[in-house]
Amino acid sequence: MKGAKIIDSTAPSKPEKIRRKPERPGEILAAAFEEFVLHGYAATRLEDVAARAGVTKGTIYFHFESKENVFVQMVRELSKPTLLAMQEFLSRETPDIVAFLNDFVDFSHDLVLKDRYAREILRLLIAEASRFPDLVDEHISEFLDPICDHLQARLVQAAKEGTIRQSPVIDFPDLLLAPPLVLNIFVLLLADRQDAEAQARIAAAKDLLLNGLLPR
Amino acid sequence: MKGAKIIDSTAPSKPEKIRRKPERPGEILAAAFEEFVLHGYAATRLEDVAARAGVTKGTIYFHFESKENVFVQMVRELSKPTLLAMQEFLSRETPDIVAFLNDFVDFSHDLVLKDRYAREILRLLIAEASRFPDLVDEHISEFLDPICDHLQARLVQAAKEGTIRQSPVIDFPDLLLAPPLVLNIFVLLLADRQDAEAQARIAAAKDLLLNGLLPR
Amino acid sequence: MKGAKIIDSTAPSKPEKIRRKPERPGEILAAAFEEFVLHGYAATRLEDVAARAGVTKGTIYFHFESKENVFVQMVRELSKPTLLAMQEFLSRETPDIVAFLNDFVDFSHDLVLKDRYAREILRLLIAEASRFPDLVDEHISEFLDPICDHLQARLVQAAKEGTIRQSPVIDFPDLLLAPPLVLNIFVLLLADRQDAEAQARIAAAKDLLLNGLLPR
Amino acid sequence: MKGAKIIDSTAPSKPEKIRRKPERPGEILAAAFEEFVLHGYAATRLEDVAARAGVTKGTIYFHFESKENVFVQMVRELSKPTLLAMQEFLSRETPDIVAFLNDFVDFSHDLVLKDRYAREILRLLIAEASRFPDLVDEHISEFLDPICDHLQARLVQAAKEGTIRQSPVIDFPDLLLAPPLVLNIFVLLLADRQDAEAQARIAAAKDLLLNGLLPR
DNA sequence: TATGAATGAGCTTTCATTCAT
DNA sequence: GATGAATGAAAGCTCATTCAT
Repeated sequence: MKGAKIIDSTAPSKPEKIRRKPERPGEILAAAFEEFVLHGYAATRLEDVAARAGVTKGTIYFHFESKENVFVQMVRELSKPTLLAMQEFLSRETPDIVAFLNDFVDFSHDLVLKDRYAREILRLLIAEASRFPDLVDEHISEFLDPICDHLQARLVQAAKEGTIRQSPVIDFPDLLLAPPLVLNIFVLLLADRQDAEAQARIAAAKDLLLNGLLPR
Repeated sequence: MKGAKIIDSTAPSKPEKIRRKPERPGEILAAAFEEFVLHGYAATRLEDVAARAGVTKGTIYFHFESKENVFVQMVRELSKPTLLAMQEFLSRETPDIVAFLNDFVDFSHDLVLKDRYAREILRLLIAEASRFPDLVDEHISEFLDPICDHLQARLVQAAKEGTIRQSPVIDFPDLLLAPPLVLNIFVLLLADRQDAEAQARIAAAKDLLLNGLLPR
Repeated sequence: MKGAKIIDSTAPSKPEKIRRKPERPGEILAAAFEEFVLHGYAATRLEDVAARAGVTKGTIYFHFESKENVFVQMVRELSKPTLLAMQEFLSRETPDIVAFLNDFVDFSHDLVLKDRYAREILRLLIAEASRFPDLVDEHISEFLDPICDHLQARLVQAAKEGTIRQSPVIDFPDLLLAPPLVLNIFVLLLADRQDAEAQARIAAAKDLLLNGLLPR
Repeated sequence: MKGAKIIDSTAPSKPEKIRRKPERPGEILAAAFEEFVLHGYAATRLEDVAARAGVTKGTIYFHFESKENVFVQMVRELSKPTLLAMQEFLSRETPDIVAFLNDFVDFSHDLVLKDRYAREILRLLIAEASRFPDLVDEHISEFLDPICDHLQARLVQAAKEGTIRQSPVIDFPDLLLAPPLVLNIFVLLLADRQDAEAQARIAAAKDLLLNGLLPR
């Protein structure tokens, strides 16, 4: 019901408490993201992070215990919105498998194109995998595994219903991630020179996924 | 006259004076690769590279002008074998498009699985794209573009012959690189914990590519 | 009102909390002077400067941006007292030209004999002129030019009054600097083995300046 | 007797041996002079000296035992022509004291203006006095002392004859070196921006020396 | 004679980290 | 909470010197 909006309009009543700066840690993490993306973990100077956040180095050490900790918390914090968006997508009810797959291709490409955080955090994880192996594992089990599990469940169900072929792809649902991943890597390598033909690309990915190359 | 060979055969009397160590630069680059892969560009110490190569820091600076130069030359040098292998693959004559596509899926996955250099250089390029943008561009035009051009030419030709569908994928041949790229990223993120089911994955990729998910 | 002093006398009640070490930069510059004098710019190690100042290398870089900057600021800072002394001398009113010239010879020789800073900074400027050309120019316009201008004005005036000859020296007032400069160079070359006959030398310089060698 | 020249004409018989490059050491010293003048002792790289001389670093070590040795021999070698010129000047017979003094002022200023070696070696000695104290002493006893001794002898003699005053300057003959020294220092500090009014300056120096400032 | 390769000590500079205020 | 000052352990790079050829 659209009446809910009325309730939302009352929301501002609560935040009235003039909390001045309890967002400090958040601002630091946002600044850290920019610097880490720009220079990588090792070449990023906490002093630059501090300057960007409008504080001094000492302040960072008041909120975080070390540079590594800043990195880890930054990745965790800035991944949350993406994680929530993905969970929201997966929780949608889309009974028709073809519609679902089309939506999935749209959603995953959209994520790559519009969510700079998601895009760049992939770069950071690839780059720093050997320094932060646990962080990588954490991300795989939080992001990748749920998606693959969900995809696989849908594919198994659809195959049982006969709405898709009994394809070996069912055992490797991550192959459905391949097209958006290619796009992600391209954008990372090309320094954000965005693909102008994004929509055509997405359509091509959908077509390939559903129909393959061979004549029917 | 072949009699000259007799004289030549006495040549070995001049002992081992045949160049002592003109392989130094190569050994340094090989050592540099290992260290850069292990720690990334910024966190790699040239002293460690030197130690691994069995020389001292000064020697590196005798052969290379800076750390950046070591990195760039390392990437160029260690990419050569992969480039040659790829060129050799593309020059093979495989008239049948289905056979060609199957071969391509095999070849590209094989590259990822067996060529550690190729795999890790992708990591380094993703990680250091903003520090070495020209190197990235160089790689794209040397590796990616020729492959895509070749793939596109084959797809166009096959579509004309009717051996494949008139698919929109023809405009985005890089989508054929998606499966091996996913594999590459996985291997990078999982710290070389190899996929035990590689062959099944390759088969799945082939099936998806040719047939898509929908029932025929 | 002089009563204010009574109030000031109560000031010490605010204990020692008045700045702990805001003299750090000054101490570093003093230490730098000693080391630069001892070894020259290039051969001076910032580590030695730090040790002499009782701090660590890092502290120097907290206060100064580079070794060159330390040198430049050191020269500027340690020249100030000499500059002030010179300005004070030039501002004295000594109407009689002979008395003035005698005072000038005394003053300039005294500077060389007693002001080690002035003496050694000349060495540093001569030695590093090609590395710090701007610093040299700065010194010439701050030290040399004002003196020469002042001397010339006095000589012109005295010649007009007939108290000195209409000498061509009036066009080259820097010639009056020659005797103390010779002394300065000697002291620099002889490693501070001071001239025991300094007073006789000064008298000789005065006599030569006023009377020349020819019989009257 | 000019007949001696006949004997000299036979001299060429000996140098016929095709000594190709026994000037190597000399070329190295000439190159070293330029580099030392440009950067000072410590900041001069033997590699640059070698490059300028058209040889490699190793060659320098074949002819000289160390960098310090190159410096010392360079100073000695490039001082020789100046020393000879000075000795030649002092050996001239100029009975008239006024003519002699005029000649001396001319000669000494000429040296400074025309002999870049002499000019710059003074800079090097001032700059490196504490690293090469013996070299400085050597120069003082070879250059300065003979000049001063000669000047003093002439002044004593002239005073005895009454051709000059019984001036206290007789005890400090080095004061006669003051004017050319000022010029030398100026040229060193001003990076060879030569004094356009050199002749007027020299005339002024002569006038001051002979007549002083006071009216006669 | 001359050189190119190699060395290694040492230098300037950087920066994560600490801590008194 | 926040800061400025200080630290000290590197790290990149340099260069006098050596030496086999």
